[in-house]
Amino acid sequence: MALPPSFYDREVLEVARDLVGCVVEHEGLAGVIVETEAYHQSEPAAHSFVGRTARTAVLFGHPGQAYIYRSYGIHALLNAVCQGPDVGAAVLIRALQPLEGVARMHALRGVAREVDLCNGPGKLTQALAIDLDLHGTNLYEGPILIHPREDGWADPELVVGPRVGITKAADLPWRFCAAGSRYVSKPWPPGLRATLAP
DNA sequence: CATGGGATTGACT
DNA sequence: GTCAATCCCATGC
Repeated sequence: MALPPSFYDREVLEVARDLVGCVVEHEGLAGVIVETEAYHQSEPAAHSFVGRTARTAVLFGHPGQAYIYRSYGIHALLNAVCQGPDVGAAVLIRALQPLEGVARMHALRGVAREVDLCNGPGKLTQALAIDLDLHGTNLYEGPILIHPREDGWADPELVVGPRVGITKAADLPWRFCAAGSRYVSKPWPPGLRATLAP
């Protein structure tokens, strides 16, 4: 069973933490979430900061919907809408550990190494064949589904840090990674990473 | 209606 | 480390 809408109807930082270890699935392609970032209308890095517009309407919509947008004109990025309706908050899925359909992910991505399949927000959407036409669909009825944590991910150790690739509110520690995972999009500094490796 | 910037990636130096 | 590619849409004239 997929996570219910109530899972997403909570404070966005909680949802971002709790999504690490959960499983994203689309068309038989699946991976374990190892990295997330939280976004909220109260801070300028969030798309919802500008308020409700045609572009951001989904962010202010029902919790558990997929907010998918194109970044730099090229990449599709997948977010899970939280807290609402009427609160513009979402969790960006930034990296997955490939789980099912790995051979097809390689075909979709065209890269050799397994760690390169889903270690970035634009990469994982390509690996799972997620495109903009799924914007506004929900994550509990599909086509994209997010499942609860499975065995081995019951209570993952998390590393918290600043978000990646943004210019505004770059200091907020709203990025959550599975400690020691080789599948995160950007490694932590060597010293810190060493203390957190499994 | 024209313009500019962005939550990125991959190729190249 | 640097840089271009390329689309959506908010903003401003």
